[in-house]
Amino acid sequence: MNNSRTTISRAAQRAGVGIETIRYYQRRGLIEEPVKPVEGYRLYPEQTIAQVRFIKRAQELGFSLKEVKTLVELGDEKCLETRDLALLKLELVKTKIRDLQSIENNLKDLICYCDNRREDEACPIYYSISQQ
Amino acid sequence: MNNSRTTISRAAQRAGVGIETIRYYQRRGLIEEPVKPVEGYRLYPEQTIAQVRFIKRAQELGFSLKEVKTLVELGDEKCLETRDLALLKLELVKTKIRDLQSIENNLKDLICYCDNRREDEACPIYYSISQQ
DNA sequence: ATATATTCCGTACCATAGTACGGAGTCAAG
DNA sequence: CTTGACTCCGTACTATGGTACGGAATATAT
Repeated sequence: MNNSRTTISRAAQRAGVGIETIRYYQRRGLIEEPVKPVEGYRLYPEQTIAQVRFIKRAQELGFSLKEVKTLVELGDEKCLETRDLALLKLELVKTKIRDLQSIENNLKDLICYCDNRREDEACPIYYSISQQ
Repeated sequence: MNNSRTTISRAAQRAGVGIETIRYYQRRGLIEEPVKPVEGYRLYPEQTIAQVRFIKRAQELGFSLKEVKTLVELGDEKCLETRDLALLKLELVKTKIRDLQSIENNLKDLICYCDNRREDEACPIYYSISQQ
């Protein structure tokens, strides 16, 4: 197959995702599906690759695909709304960090109890989770 | 209905979950389903309520239901294995915290760019996600 | 005895982010 | 002109942790 024609597999490859992921993004309305020639395969423009990469980077910032869609729709001109979305996400991320830190401390304590347990004692972790 | 007989709705209520959750845990093999009398409803022992609470507390520590099942199976005697599981979870939690902290910093930066943008500029967040 | 409430049970559905499958069409190379 | 690779398309399935539905069998209240 000709390397110059960007069919779905080449687009996926260049964007660093699977073919099915591209099709999935199309179904979710995140990227547009190129028109299918009456005979032949769909050809993907450079833009599609950029769009998929946009989605992946937004995901890395913690945005869900639904949120990414909003981000895409807001574009580069609705800056205040975009900022609001980022701020909301930041607050959620902060909350999640605090929750995880609390979990971290609890786990550390439990492990510590295990390390200090006497040979004949029952498991302090199991015991702790059982209580209250 | 008699308050002394612990049918599923009372068990759920006392454990602080929905009826369907109890049934779901039974299906997943996390708790046992009491025998059904030929005529009448199943009655739940005190143990069931304790077991459901155990599950909920383990979930709060970040364990999935699958892991909770292992935890239950290990019981209070396989302390080393239980400790290993907690340690593994601790490491995952730590990693997740670091990932989220990185996301937090990125979001903070992006929001900051927005705050310093000139009226006529395009949205720095959109721009940043588009790049690279 | 009848009306209302619960239970039982299997199955379907929710969100999330994909992944897999199978048959038909199409393309490129030998 | 056939073979193998790729695309197209709808649908089904994965994991996670539940939630909802509907009809039949009970139980309780009046």
